[in-house]
Amino acid sequence: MKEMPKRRKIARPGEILAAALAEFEAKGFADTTFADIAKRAGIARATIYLYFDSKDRIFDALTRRILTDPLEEMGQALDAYDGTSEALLERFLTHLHSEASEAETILLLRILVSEGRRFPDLVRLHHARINDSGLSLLQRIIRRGIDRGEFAPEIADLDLRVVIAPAIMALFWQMIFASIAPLDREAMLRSHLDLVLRSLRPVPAFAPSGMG
Amino acid sequence: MKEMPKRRKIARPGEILAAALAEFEAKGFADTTFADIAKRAGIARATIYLYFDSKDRIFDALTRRILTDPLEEMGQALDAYDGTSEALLERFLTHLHSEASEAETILLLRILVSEGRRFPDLVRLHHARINDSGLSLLQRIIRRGIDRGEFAPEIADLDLRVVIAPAIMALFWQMIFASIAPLDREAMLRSHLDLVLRSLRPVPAFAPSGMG
DNA sequence: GTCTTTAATGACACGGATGTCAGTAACGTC
DNA sequence: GACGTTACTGACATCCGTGTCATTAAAGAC
Repeated sequence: MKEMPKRRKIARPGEILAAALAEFEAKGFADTTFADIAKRAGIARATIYLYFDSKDRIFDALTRRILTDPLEEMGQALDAYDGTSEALLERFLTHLHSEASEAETILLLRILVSEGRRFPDLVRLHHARINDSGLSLLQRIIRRGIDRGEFAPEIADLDLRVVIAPAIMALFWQMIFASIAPLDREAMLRSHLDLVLRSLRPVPAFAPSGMG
Repeated sequence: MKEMPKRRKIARPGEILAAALAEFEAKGFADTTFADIAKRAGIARATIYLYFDSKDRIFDALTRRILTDPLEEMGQALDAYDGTSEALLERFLTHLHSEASEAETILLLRILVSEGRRFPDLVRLHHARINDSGLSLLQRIIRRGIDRGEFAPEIADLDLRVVIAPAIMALFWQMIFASIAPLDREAMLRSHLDLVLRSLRPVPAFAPSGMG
């Protein structure tokens, strides 16, 4: 009669999801059992079945919580923006890095990698998200820069995934090596901006019209 | 009495590993059982225990087969090389992309992501490999380029991981999205080289020594 | 306060993967 | 071709995670 963890709520599902998230982070998706989640949530294993049929369902519900789209506002602000395109791109990439370093993003991606074939719709969703929210916005920024003469026109047909690649790499680096060699986010962002901006800037032409 | 798959060999371990590799690729590491491997190898499940104590051991043995170091020869050839540093870097990155697109590399990385915490020594090994074979070689190439005036001196303190990032990104892209949106290796490599080489090239100075 | 509803639980049956072991069949040896 | 050795196997015992169900206890209705 020590503890009396019995209560009833509509908040139960949320508690279960929180516990599941913690367990997934601690032991990975595959190795987490209903018993683990129940224990962490302080409830009986059978209780989970009241709310979720399977681990997959739990994961589904979790992703819906994590997946928000913070890039949207940036897309809408873009038209009104009147600073340099470099500054704009810098904001974009900075945002990307900060999103990439969030624990939830990393967890989601980790499960996507290891369990991807079991969640084909989640894969599709992510793909669409990267293309629509991420790359198309970047495309607009690049085009704006070229139009305003701030970026070199030659880079117009670059595959833009290479531009965001360092942020993606940072994400996976953290995912794999965080325990033995965590990376310096700030330094990585600076190197990223350095590399990209140097590359995008137009090459200053020697006297635009001829040398005599 | 249809089939008589009984024979005895020293080649058995190899057959088991091949079957395991195939199964890991087909269903993932966590979802592959000894029964699956045995079935594919055409032997009894118990036979596997003659050679491997656990799935982890199988994976250990597998990684040892996969992990070779093809970059080494390049490192040794570097000193004798007398072409441009751009060409050298191009060779380096091309090699990286081709290695990154090999099925075994992808499989290994996938398991590293999903099961990484259970193979800490493998994580360490990989980290060392990336640093020693990969980044330090790249460092030498970059330094050579700077010394010879082919690369801009400003990029000396760049975190070189951003330089290889597009290849890493391509790897993970394939790992996750291969089924719905496989990427064009050639095009990706070209964009990668474009981005990086544009960035590394020194900005042409207006008349090195004065304009008067 | 009694009754009804429903959240929550412990216990049970089931299935599937693991690891072991005694038995069997192939191979080498003489 | 008989014998010993060794690779191999099917069967057994065990463990663990899953899903269900009857029972219990808390909350709401009146």
